[in-house]
Amino acid sequence: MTTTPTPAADALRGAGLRVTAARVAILDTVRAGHHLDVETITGGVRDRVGHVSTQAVYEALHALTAAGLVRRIEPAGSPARFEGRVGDNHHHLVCRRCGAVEDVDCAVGHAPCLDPSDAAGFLVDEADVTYWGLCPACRADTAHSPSKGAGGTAP
Amino acid sequence: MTTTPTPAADALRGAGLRVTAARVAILDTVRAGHHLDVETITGGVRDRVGHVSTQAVYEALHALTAAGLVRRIEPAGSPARFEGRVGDNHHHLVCRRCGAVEDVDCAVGHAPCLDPSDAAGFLVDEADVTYWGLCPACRADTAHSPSKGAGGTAP
DNA sequence: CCCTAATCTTGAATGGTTCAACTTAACGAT
DNA sequence: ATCGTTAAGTTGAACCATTCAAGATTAGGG
Repeated sequence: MTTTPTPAADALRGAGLRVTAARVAILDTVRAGHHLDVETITGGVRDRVGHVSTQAVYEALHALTAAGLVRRIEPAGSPARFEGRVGDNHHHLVCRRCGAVEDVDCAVGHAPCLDPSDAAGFLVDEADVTYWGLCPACRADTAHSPSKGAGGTAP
Repeated sequence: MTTTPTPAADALRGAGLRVTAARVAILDTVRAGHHLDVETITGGVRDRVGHVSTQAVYEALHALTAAGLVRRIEPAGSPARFEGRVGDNHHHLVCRRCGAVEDVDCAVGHAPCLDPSDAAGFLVDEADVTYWGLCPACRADTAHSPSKGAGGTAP
């Protein structure tokens, strides 16, 4: 066996990265999951191959992100999360209560996302849109026990 | 003197918060600056009144944010920043190199910002848009010494 | 088969933010 | 004007995600 033929392996090789068991497992884990954080990814990786150090996971995720094989998102107040869907410029819905993340396609038809009315001289290359709200489960949950409403001015 | 009449003091009182020298200074500092981080705010506060603990600043910023008197933004990979412009839903331009932040008004005319094509059942209450790119200064800088371009595949 | 650079490992350090327990002072009521 | 309640502030330590450092391995082109 010269090299294992796998979608993930091919992707790594194509990006000029070395094909190691750890990195294949990392890419597979990220692609199989949805917006996983580093801890969860590390767990998934260890389920596939044996032990892999946390630092190796961090470093590999950096490399994969730089190579454009995975995308890193970081909703305010959360640890970084990674997803395998790259290339298309999609955005995210984040639940304020449970932190759940879902994908959303570009807001309006084309990419108005990339046209701030006044760029103040900035050379913009990406628009990062995060929609904050409550996921279906938390909506139902909050309806019963409104722990801390965001709209009430009256006592 | 029963209480000091100041825009900041009035705002605090109006929000049901106590008017203390520290909080007035914090609000004044945030309002006078542009997207300051906690460390900078703490410095500004200490220039106005004497010593104020870092924790007091954190707690006050939480309270002010909850009261809607300041807004907290947290571009991926940066510490939190605070701004005094609240109420209008504006967005931000962030420089990838130096971290500079500038305000931008809502992308397209009205608020399409708040209409993900498919909300996946989420109850969305806010759209957070961050435009990433290079500020004017860093654009000029990078043109001369391209430390690490983001677009070059050729060596 | 060999060599070099990329990758992985262990172990420690960093930095922003938060938690805990106690003291101080703002301000509505007396 | 004084008192009591409780928000606000203080000090000091703890947390957690992420990064840094230095040495051991190994993928893969030559």
